[in-house]
Amino acid sequence: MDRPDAYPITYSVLGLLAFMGPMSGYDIKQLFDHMLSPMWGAAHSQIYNELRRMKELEWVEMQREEQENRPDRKVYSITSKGREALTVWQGQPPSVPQIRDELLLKVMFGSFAPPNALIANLKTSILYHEQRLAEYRQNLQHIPTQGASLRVGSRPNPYAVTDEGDTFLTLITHFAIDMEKTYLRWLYEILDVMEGRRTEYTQEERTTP
Amino acid sequence: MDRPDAYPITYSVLGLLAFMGPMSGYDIKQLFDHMLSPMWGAAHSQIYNELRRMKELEWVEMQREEQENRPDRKVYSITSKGREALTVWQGQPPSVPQIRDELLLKVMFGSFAPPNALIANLKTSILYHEQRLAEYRQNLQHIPTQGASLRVGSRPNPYAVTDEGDTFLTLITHFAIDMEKTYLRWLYEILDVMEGRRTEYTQEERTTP
DNA sequence: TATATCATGTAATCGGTTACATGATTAA
DNA sequence: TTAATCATGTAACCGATTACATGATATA
Repeated sequence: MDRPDAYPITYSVLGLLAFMGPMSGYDIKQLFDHMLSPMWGAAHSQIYNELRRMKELEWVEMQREEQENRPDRKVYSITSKGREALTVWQGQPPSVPQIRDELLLKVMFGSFAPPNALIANLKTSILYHEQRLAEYRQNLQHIPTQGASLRVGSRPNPYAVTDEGDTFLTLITHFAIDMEKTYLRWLYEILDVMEGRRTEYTQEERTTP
Repeated sequence: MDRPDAYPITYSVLGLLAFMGPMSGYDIKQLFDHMLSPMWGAAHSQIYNELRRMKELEWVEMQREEQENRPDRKVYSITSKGREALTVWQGQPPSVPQIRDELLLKVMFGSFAPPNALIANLKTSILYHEQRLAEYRQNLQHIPTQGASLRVGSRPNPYAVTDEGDTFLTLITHFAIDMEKTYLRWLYEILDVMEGRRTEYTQEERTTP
């Protein structure tokens, strides 16, 4: 079997170029950290790799912007070939989602932890997820409100319509917020249990989901 | 900076050996797929790698069980050095959790999808997560009910106590169930939106989390 | 008859992370 | 004065996936 020449990370970068317009690798990295963090992560080195890969595939083209006192900006934009590739990708079934969460492993094997280690790790994790939640809530405020209505379904052409894109961004942000809330609720409950205050999560599934 | 000689995947395998007792690589793979799937995934080839790595570190030892007509079982068990490593690991802060979910990317860039592609992908995803949810609910039934009480906090020794381990397993399983429920609720809502029935997720955050 | 289970491993490849490298500007 | 921001890239390494390899037994 031949290996594909593009992967989810490739389409992430391509999608951002289609969604937000021409950008430099540096700009893409910023967007990754702020917009795509609930979906996919990437180091800047990998983003530059994907840009090179896609340039060879002619999915993107590059314009050099000269600057003084710092490296030239290389501004990438999506080509028609690139848009085609995005559409083809959308027609393929999604791969199985990956979870790699070390905190969960540490809870799972919590019976091998020194007395206060687990509590400390839970607190670290709570801080992290509270920050995430706050960021996502802030992001919600910064999404343009183009009428705020949902007009999907009868679409004249398959390419980006601005307010439609914003709808999807809003949906994703709500997803991220919902997941962080659920995660945090669970973290606080364990912390309570570990600190010996309450007894929650008995054998039956709880009634309040 | 020196690289560590163990990673979360290493401790996953080590933790399973501590938690469940001596096992073969094959057994470990089964447990990975059924117990650890909400936390970390691994191919069987990687598990065999980690076992070799840990044998060199003397964190595990191996007993060969001869069999007829099929390869010998190699049964691994954790050593005291291994238990020490587990405890040290528990004292270190957890790494940042990774999310790699292609479905979310496809929703994010949904404005570049052919008319029915996104709906098809949402349905695929719903099937997948419904299966997961069903499995996790079944898992809950199979966790022993050693008194079903939570006795954490005043622990006489830092090593595994059976019913305590079961408590952590129950906690993790509840986590997985809660997350799948939240995920599914969101998937069904988007599907509704995409099929043009309802209008949900407006600019304000919903009151029902 | 064909697939699934049991049982182990190697080889190849690539995705992804970390570290190295440079250097000016601006804000705390 | 220290750190952050802007801006790009390379090098090394390893975690993780996929494919290759073998072969008996039991079940649909």
